[in-house]
Amino acid sequence: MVRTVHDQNRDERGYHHGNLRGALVAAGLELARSGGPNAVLLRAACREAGVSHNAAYRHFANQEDLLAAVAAQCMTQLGLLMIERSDLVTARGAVPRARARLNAIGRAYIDFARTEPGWFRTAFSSAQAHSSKRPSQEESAADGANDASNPYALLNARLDDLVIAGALAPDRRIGAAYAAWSAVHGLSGLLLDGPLHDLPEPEVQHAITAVLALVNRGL
Amino acid sequence: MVRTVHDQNRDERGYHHGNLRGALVAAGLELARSGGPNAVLLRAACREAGVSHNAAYRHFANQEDLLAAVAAQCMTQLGLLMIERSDLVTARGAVPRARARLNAIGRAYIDFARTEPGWFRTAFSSAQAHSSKRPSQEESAADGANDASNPYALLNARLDDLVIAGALAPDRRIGAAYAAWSAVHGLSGLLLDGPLHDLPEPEVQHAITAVLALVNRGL
DNA sequence: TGTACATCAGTGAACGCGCGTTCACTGATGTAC
DNA sequence: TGTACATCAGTGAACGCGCGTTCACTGATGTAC
Repeated sequence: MVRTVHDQNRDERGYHHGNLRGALVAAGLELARSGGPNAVLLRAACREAGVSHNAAYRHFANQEDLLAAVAAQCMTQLGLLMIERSDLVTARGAVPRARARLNAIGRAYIDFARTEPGWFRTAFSSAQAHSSKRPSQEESAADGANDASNPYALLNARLDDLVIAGALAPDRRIGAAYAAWSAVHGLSGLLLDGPLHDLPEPEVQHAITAVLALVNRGL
Repeated sequence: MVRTVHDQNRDERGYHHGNLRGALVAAGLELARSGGPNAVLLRAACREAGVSHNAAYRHFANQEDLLAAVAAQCMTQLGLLMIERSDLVTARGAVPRARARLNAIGRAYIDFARTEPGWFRTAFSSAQAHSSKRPSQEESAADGANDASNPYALLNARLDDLVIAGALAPDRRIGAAYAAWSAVHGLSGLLLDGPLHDLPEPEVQHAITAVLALVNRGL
């Protein structure tokens, strides 16, 4: 038997865990990372968290509920990388800066998909897209923090910058959001699960620059 | 018990099926249609084909093998719709015609994803993208027929038309393929499994036109 | 044309597996008095 | 400050399920002579 960090925690924690919900989401995140949405299983998450296999029902209604929480976290991870990369931009001047930041979040998006395919697939697993739960109090707070790192919100913020800088007509902003997001999301998907999966690396870079160029030209 | 068409066939066919491989792929196609790649199960396909649950092993090495065959068919379905829509274009003149046909296959791609989400997801399920089998003789023939309806090949053919018509610089053709495919594929994905899932229909149409406009402008 | 026989396709029973979910429970926590 | 008690969080056993896969088999087909 492999003795995990979580087992050690178990020895120390006694009967009550303290933050089992958080631990289960963390475990689910690891499962998603290596196996995608299909790997986010209740029993596996409990196992990973060092807890009996049905303890999760104190914190989640069912498996779908856990997956939704994990998927939301995956989406947040994506957003965080986009913010990180966006903050690295040093370009001066409103327009060049706005353009560079838009480019940076696009590259971050694709990089995230390529380096964390499990998380990327989980973030866009249909279960959470269909979910229509109303958030509880604590979740509202979490969602608030989430909004700041929501990839779509980030994209719109960058496009707003371009509008303010006068480099994008206001009436084309919404369409630009759809178009830019689609292009970047599509390349990510094709590189992961499509016929572009086996493309050699230089060709991948070619594709990435082509897509980002399309977005820039399209504005 | 529901008595399916396949059960009736079973009564008539006797011990040997005749074309079980084809029947299993057809059954898998139905499963994929309603439940996506996760629903393409060996036992379910055999059940649907009215055959004992292990008969499939005469025709497929394992479940993954069946799924790969079904996924290839899904991809072909997509290609066929693209061809169908492309053939409806009546525009005169090389350039307008090439542009209209490119647009038509883009719209077909997105329509396919929206009307046959199970097939679309299955076509791009990672299993087949990773497969590196070398085709047998009959499969080579099938692949030959497949090539004509391969979505990527179709896209490249349309872009070739544009190059010939002088509306696209030859050195930008490959990049254009990546960019156009990504944009259309990405919107499809976002509409199915992403945060755009609940967009009201008029807004969806807005997004589609925005994406197609981006592609056109990008050339 | 007929018959022996090899080959092949589908059968039925069985295996082990891991899952989600429910149940009655028990140990820990914290609150009212 | 101390004690009774309600509440809550995690436990362990059990359920049914459907899956993939293997096995020895049997019925059908077609080919050599």
